[in-house]
Amino acid sequence: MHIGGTPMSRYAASEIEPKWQQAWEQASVFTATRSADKPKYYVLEMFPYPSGRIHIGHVRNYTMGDVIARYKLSTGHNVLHPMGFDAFGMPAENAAMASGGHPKTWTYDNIDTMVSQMKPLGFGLDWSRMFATCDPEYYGQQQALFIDFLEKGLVYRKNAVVNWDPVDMTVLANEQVIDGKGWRSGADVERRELTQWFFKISDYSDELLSALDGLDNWPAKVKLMQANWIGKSRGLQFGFDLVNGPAGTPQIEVYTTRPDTLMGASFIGISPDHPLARQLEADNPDVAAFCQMARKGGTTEEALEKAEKLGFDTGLRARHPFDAAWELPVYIANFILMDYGTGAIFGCPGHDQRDHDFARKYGLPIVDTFLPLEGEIDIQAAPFVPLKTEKVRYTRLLAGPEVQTGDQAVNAAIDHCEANGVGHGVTKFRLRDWGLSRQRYWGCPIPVVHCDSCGVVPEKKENLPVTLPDDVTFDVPGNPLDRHPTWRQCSCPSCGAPATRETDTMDTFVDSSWYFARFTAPRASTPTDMAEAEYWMNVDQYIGGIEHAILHLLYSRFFARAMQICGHLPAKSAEPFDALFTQGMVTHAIYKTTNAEGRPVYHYPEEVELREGRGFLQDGTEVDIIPSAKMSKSKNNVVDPVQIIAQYGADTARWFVLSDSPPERDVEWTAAGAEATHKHLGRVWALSDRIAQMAEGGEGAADADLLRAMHKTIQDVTNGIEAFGFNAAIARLYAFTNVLAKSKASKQAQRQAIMVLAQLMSPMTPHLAEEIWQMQGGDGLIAQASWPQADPAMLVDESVTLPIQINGKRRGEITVPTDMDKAEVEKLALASDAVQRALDGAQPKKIIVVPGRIVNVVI
RNA sequence: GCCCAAGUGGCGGAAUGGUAGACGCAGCGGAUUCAAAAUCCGCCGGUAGCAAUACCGUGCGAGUUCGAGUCUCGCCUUGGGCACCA
Repeated sequence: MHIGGTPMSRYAASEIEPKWQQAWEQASVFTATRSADKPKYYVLEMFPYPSGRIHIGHVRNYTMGDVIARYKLSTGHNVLHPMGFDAFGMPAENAAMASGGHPKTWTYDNIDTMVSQMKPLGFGLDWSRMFATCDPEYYGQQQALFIDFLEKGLVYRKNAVVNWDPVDMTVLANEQVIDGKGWRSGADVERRELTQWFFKISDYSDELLSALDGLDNWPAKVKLMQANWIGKSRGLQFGFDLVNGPAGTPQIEVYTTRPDTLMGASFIGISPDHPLARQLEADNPDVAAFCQMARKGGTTEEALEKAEKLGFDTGLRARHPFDAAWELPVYIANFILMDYGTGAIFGCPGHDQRDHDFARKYGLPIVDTFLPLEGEIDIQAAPFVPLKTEKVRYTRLLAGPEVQTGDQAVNAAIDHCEANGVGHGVTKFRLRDWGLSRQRYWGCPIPVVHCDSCGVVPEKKENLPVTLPDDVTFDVPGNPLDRHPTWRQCSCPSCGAPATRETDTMDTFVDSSWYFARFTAPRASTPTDMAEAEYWMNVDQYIGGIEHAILHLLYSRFFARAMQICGHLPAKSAEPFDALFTQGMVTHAIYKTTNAEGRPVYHYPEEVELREGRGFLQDGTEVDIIPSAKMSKSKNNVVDPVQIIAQYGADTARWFVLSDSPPERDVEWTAAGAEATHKHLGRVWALSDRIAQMAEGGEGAADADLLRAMHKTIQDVTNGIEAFGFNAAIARLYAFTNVLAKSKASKQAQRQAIMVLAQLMSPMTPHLAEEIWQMQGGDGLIAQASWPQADPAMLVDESVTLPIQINGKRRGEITVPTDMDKAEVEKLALASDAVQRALDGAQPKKIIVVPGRIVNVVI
């Protein structure tokens, strides 16, 4: 092999890698083609946000997908493995605010950079299908989808709360609210209502829940998280009559999942946004003051749950439905959200921690409705909250037997209440409709027009895309679309009169809820092309972070259903992802010192010298090492793959990110690990070089051993890849490399072994694999060669070594023929030294023989 | 606060309920070398012991089992998510 006239005598990744990348491109190896002669396989990694530089976590994510893509290609599939960018979102606007650029320029520059960083990694991607969600060609089709959804009744408007910064006069994202204050202004954030657009995902609550059962190749934890998120519950909805309610409000409607605790009720709580609270607020300044205070803080469930529980006694009293003489106080409480249930609850302090805290704070009675079957408890000190499946003894029984489980009691209570005309049993879901309105510039414009005479009218499809104006500035807070001099002005699509455009843009989750479908026909003039979608859908293997377990995946499942109803996806794609794999993060130690003011200072890995587990700066200062932290720009612990590739090559980076940790777990990037990987790849190269120069020789006795090891390796590595056990597969490749390096087999056998090794390595280290293939005179490209098959006959061992346990502890071993029957094994085991010594003449109580695994003698 | 995970040598980790620590890193010893780098060979959980071996050991505490890293229950710690970060 000669490159540039210099004979190559060592592993030179920088020379090998561009060469093979070019060869793959020339042969269009990874261009996805539709054809009837082969089965298709669609592998997709969650597309990246164009933050500016790729990150070692991206390398890991895309390498996993690439392993699958290359493996499936070699097993005879038409593979679709596309890449794109999730390109709308806040960071682009933040960058524009910080440095005065334009979100569009920033985003497209970042995309260019990231593509140029990804290409040298040699991913088998079909780059011809690339798009960014901020391309008007993409978001225009998204607008068409929105209009279709609107026609099908899947989109509507209603009021919803947002984080409002009263100083900057702008809506804040949850991450822009820090400890209840605006991130820039520092002002106390308020919850304020705005009219916003919603997708009716709640129409699909039951279906999105029940269809989880069919997702056999999804992680159980993801399905469980989604099921809990959807949160189907059965409960009782009923009204408390108000004793002294204001005009027009005779009742408060509440929803409870624990109607069996109704006899332990001690107060009624309503949300500060409840119509009754609003009514009282209008003419009582004290109520108004409380409500205003209660609306402070962010909108997240976490903020609400962690906030101090506060209540305001309205002075209103409600009558208990089963005891006309029993009156309960009505409180406005800051922890009750208008979005959940009816925005009103009854509190039962005996059996709920939050209600207990509230009752103690406001001196409300705490009574039990049930007690444990055994033991004493002090209900005043702590609430009694057993699992609903546990049997308890009811002390204030509403319905059913005295001793029953919570679940039984709830059902009995619902039946009893219905029979007595107190409300009715209802099934509710925790899942709320998906608010998609964002009061921001860098997103997909919502394609509707507000007309004085026609109301809210969808834009005509022939006028799509409704594009974002380029002439905007970010020097003042708020939505630039709102203050743009002309952009809003348009004519009504219905009557032609002057009208104004909607200035809300879409949540970026909308962009990522259908990109997988768009990849099947990225240039189509409709959202999808049904022939292409029919062929390529569904995604056979989807790979991404566990952080997307709920929102992105749930929204995509909803979108697939909605698109199907509108004729943009085939019926089989209601569940678009056949298999899901959630990978872990790449972490890296943080090196920290403290400056004179006591502030932490973070140091880049290249500034730190490691000696015996301690780290030092060049001037000798010791640094604190915080191990395994999520990579974060602000902590200076981000490892740049570009540097790694420059130093060691793409194959080293690819192999290392897969080898060191199970894919679902976080991996710690270490410089030493990368160095070791590079050495190993060099050894494999040298091994191939040595074999190529070996003299031809006759078949030796060592050939059979080598080939037996080879077939076992084929089996283990194939299984490893199929099961996402990349680290275990790589461990087998290390082991086989060691066997081959020490083998005394003939050249013929060694050549066969190194070529199979190259094939097995090719999904992980495709460039090195091609190089070895070529050195050994393989036909064509290894990327297009068929995956090796393990010969079952070569996988069977003649004998097996069984450990012998005595009372569960290993005390010896015997080697027996693999097919020896249980009785024989038992006899041999009993005769063994270890057992004889332990028995000392006595009889064993029991002998367990697990064929091929173990013998346990119980004495 | 609620939901979901994870925790195994100095480090990353392996292990269909069946020999805990495969494989790799670091370390130690040796070969090679004038020397080093590179490479190769060997050792490598803890305690005791010359050794054979024994005891202990998979975050903590219980339990199920002939047998538990693996299953059950209760904790602790760390991570992910909590609907406007993506």
